Amino acid sequence: MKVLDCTKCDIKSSAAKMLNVEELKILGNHCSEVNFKKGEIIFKQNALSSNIVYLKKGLVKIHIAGPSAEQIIKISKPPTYLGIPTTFDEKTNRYSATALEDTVVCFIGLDMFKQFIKGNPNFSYEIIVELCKSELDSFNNTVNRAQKKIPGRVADALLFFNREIYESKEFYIPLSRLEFGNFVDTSRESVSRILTEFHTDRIIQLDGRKIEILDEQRLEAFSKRG
DNA sequence: GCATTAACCACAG
DNA sequence: CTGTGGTTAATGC
Repeated sequence: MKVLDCTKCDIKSSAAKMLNVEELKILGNHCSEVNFKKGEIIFKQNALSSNIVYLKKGLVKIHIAGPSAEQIIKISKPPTYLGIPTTFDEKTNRYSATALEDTVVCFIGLDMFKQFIKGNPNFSYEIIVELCKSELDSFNNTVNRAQKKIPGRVADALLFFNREIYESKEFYIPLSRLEFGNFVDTSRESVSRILTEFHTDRIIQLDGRKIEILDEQRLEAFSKRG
């Protein structure tokens, strides 16, 4: 296995920035970098999990196979950890992660990661900050998913891609209509309908998966109104 | 009762 | 895989 030099990594997590050179060398010795092509599974629900997974480049969906359908919990962009809640105290993964674009990931040895948590308060602090943000997002998502109607949820998703992921009014949805439905808790048909509605109302320009947001205010209105 | 919302089904690109 | 149309069930006014 190629030994990684984490001291030279310029895509460090905010936690890894708190490590000194010695610690970064240790990290490199317990870490392997892996490339995934679009569509490849990075780790799978119910499989044994023995690594912390750090997303370095690309885009990933976190999803769970529910009783009746697949549900996309969230879409993560780098830099972020993917497998903390599923790895720390659980033997198996409680969710899957799949690459939506060509993606680069670091698998980090769990034992060593725990040592950093216990030994370096600044490192731990940054990890906690990330976990807190993630939990807050999750709380908000729970409320939004339960209380907003479909147009509001679709608007939310479009604004999410616009602001959080691509930082551009123009982007390609990295999901099929079915996946989009799984992401906003609805059927692929409803997603299609709402998107074409937004298109005919000139709120967005729509061409397959290509989106251009024309009227952010009205999208925002749908999002707020629910 | 009537309108709205959204799911499910079927069929055509 | 995607878009559309018909049908149906639940909910609100």
